[in-house]
Parts: sequence; structure tokens; C-alpha cells
Amino acid sequence: MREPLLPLDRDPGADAADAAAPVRWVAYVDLDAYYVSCELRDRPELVGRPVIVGPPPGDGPTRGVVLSASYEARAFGVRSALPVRAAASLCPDAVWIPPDFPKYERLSREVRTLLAEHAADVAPMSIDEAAVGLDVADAPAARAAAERIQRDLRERLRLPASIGVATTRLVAKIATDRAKPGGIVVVRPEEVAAFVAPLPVRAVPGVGPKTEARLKAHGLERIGDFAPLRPSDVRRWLGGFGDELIALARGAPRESARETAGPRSRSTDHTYATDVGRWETLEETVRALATQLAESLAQEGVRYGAAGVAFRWSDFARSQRVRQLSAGVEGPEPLTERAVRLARELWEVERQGKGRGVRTVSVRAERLTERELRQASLDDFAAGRPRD
DNA sequence: TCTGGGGTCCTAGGACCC
DNA sequence: TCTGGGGTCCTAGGACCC
Repeated sequence: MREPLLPLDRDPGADAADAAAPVRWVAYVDLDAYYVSCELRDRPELVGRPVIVGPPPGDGPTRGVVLSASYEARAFGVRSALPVRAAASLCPDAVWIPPDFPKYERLSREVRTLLAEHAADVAPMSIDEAAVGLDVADAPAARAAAERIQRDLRERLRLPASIGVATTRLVAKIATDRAKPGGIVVVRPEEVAAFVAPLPVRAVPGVGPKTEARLKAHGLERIGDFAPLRPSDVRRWLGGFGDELIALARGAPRESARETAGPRSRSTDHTYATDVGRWETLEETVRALATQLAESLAQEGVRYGAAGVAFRWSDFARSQRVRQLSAGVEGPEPLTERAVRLARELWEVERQGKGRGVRTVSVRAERLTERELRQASLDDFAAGRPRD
């Protein structure tokens, strides 16, 4: 059987464009135990103690989870996403701090500003991660640049960071995880295959518990196991992701061309203290969430082109519905009206016979566009290009 | 000790059009 | 009347990430 020829089947060195392209270094910056670190700036007396950011376990049932734990708390087995009560029993002496998201957002912006002083090319990946394109010639210079960034973050913002350095974002991100906490790991392009080979497949972003289990069933546990495989075989189990894994294992990962061009959707939700079995209650919540979401978008000059609703049921299953809207619309009316209708559909169709209640309801606006940007680009188009 | 509150991307199937 | 091939849009659901 013939194998389709893929880019990754070629010898990377044989590609003229690749050979001519200068090596690009990327520093992947990950702030350690970010929410906790933000809090310790204000409460230095807690440094060295087990600290947990999350809804404090109080009286009554808490439906919360740990958002961030200091390394001292992690020594007790406390991790992000652990239910609050489990964390409290693992680490009874922890200091609990309720989350202050505006504070974390504010600091995150300060971090980006600082990073921008080090490099022109800063791509925020999440509230506590960023990929920084380094303008350097070789690995020693890249390491030195990462050290400067790390020191600057520590001294000026009092935030500890781990940094992975490589010539692709993917490998730099994987290296960052090996650098935690507080370290720097540099991977030269010629070392990539050897660096990833012994790592468990879970080290690859995008491989979670389900994929891990499926791969294990095929006898694949480490990234290196993929190097000798045929793309067509792996593609059967993993789709296009299989090609990426093979390329990585062979030391020639393909950089995803995806641009992070601003958020694509925004949602807001509400978890009830006890599950809800009355439509009237749900409708009221959906209406309130949709109104609030649409108003905040309108305030920022952001339009939306689709509306969605999701339920998390008492059995933790999830159902959702999304509908496209006519065009980029604005204001609470379209979102609210559509969201209530979708919620009603979900309620009638998905609840049938199961008698389950709703635990969480969420409302989402998708296909976001910025009013000003949209206008500007239309103007540019009209002015700069002939209409044909 | 059940499991928050955001998000993203991928895939597959159906509708519809040419 | 049993029959094509492509392309695109929309929707649902799964998996994953911080």
C-alpha cells in the first residue's frame, strides 16, 4: 500500500527553504503557581507556608476547587482543580485565600509590558504564560536572554517564572514543564528528538487522559515510541494530531501556523448551590447571564455572530446548543432572546426521561468582532483597493 | 469527601449548492 | 430514477488547557 507523501516524510535538511531560514529562538515563560505568587507579593509573611488560592472551605457544602497551590501545599498532594474539601483534608494547615481575578489580570498585563521590553514578539498564551520570540543567534545567547527575563520578573514584579527555550513554541512549552519550578531549560534543535524521546506522551500539550489511555492500548507510552511509526497508522487513531506527534518524536516538529488573533468567544455561567429542576428558574438565570454578557461586550465595542447555551447536568454530563445569528450584532436583545430559546430546547430535549436537574448553566457569545477594527478594515479596503 | 469558570481546537455528519 | 463529486456552512460533541 502506498503511503501519501507528507512533509514530515522528507528529510528536513533537504528542504531548501528550511535550510536557508535562520533559526528562530522562542522562550516560553510560565509564571510559577501564578495566583499564589500574586497573593504572596502582598503577604510576604506567608512565603514558605502552604498557601491555597480558592474558595475557603467553610461551613456548608462548597462546590469549589483549588485554583492554585503553593509548592509547600503541593507537597501534601494538593493540586489545581482538586475539590476544596479534598484539599482541606490533605493539608489542614493551609492558608486559604479567596481568588482576586482583577488583581491577576492586572499583574498579567504588567508581565506582558515587561516582556515587551525584552522582545518585540510577545504572544500571550494564557493569563500566566507567554511565548517570547528572542532576537538572538545561538543557544547560549538564548539562555542569557531567558535569564534576564527571569531575573527581571523576579526583581521588578516579584514573580517567579520557569522558562523553556527552543526553536519551536511546542518544544519550548514542553521544556518549560521540565524547568519548573523556577528553572530554565534550553533545547537545541539537534537535541529535540533525544530530549522528547523518554518523556511520557502526556508531556505533549493536547494529550490528556483519554488520548493517553488510547495510546497505551497500542503500546505507546513515550514520545520516542512514535518516531518509527507510519503516519497513516497513527492517523487512524489520532487524526492529524498523529502527524504532529511523529514529527515531534523525529525531532522536526512543525510549528502550528495558528495566529492568536484575539478571543473568539466569551461566556459566563452560574453554578447553583443545589441542582435546579424548574424551567422558570433556569430561564431567569439565562436571561440575567445573557444580558450581563451582552452588555459587557457592547461596552467594549465587541459584536457577536452566534449565541450558545450549555447545561451541566447533575450527573455532570454536558449538553449545549449554538445558533448562528444574522450578522455581527450588538446589545442584549438578540443574545438574550436566542439564549432563552436554545435553553428551552435543551431543557425539553435533553432532560427527557432522565429526570436530572441542572447544576450549571452557561451562556456564550461567539464569532466576536471588534466594531472599530471592523470599520477600519472596511475603510482600508475601500480606500486601498479597487472594487472589482 | 466529587468535580469552577473560563476558553480553544478538531472531527463528523447533514444540508445545500453547483 | 438510483445516482457523482466537490465545496462550504452549520451543528453537536469530544477532548484538552489554564
